[in-house]
Amino acid sequence: MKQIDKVFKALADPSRRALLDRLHGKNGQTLTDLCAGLDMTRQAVTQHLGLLQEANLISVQWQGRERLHYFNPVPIHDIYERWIRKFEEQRLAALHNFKTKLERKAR
Amino acid sequence: MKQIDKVFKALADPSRRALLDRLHGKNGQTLTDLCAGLDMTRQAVTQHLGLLQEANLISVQWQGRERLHYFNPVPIHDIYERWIRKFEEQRLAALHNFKTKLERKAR
DNA sequence: CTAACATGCAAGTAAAATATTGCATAATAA
DNA sequence: TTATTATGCAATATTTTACTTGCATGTTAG
Repeated sequence: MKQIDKVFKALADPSRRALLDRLHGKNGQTLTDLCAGLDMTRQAVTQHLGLLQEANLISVQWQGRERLHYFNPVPIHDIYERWIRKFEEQRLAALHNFKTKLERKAR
Repeated sequence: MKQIDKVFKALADPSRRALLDRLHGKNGQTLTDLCAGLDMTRQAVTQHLGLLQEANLISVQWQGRERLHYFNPVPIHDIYERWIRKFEEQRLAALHNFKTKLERKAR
């Protein structure tokens, strides 16, 4: 699977986005930390984290018996640059057009 | 399902992103237009378009027996504003930090 | 040393997403 | 008017995703 596809797939699930949000709030959390408060088993969380890692959205580091998770913003930047941005530009162009028309009418 | 979830889900599939790309290239295409060249049945495409419409990423207008499809950039802008942007900001901050360190070293 | 803790691995199940098949209907071109 | 075209609807098959259960292993605290 293409890298960009992995990222979009990884972001498709609300639980996974929530995990990224949590890491964004506090980086370097353990698996147990990340499980806290979530309504699913540790194994389910592990699998979500596995997908995030596959998509390179997080990286992992062992410390004794604990596994620390770190957020990586690069893939999100990539999908923005390579896919989202062009649509934003169209949108901004449309908005600009709209404003220009309003201004013309105002005269 | 929350609107933002629908958008992320809709974007998760490469075929659907391809459909959006095609509409971005040329707006107002019919179902038959959009099917051309894709390796799936018309009905599969219809279902993809249905999901895109659910997510408000496209709107549809009938003209005689043809159904015309129009791209709507707003939901993409929304997920950017409401979810992606904060990660971009972190990334930019990190980049800025890195540059500052480099500059200090250079002295 | 031993108990509690943090985690892994693998098989199985449930649910959702994706795609197909078959038939129906309305619009248009000939 | 009739054939062709553009589409819809619904049931079903297929594939993928999400989650669970059960057991195993290495680490650390007491």
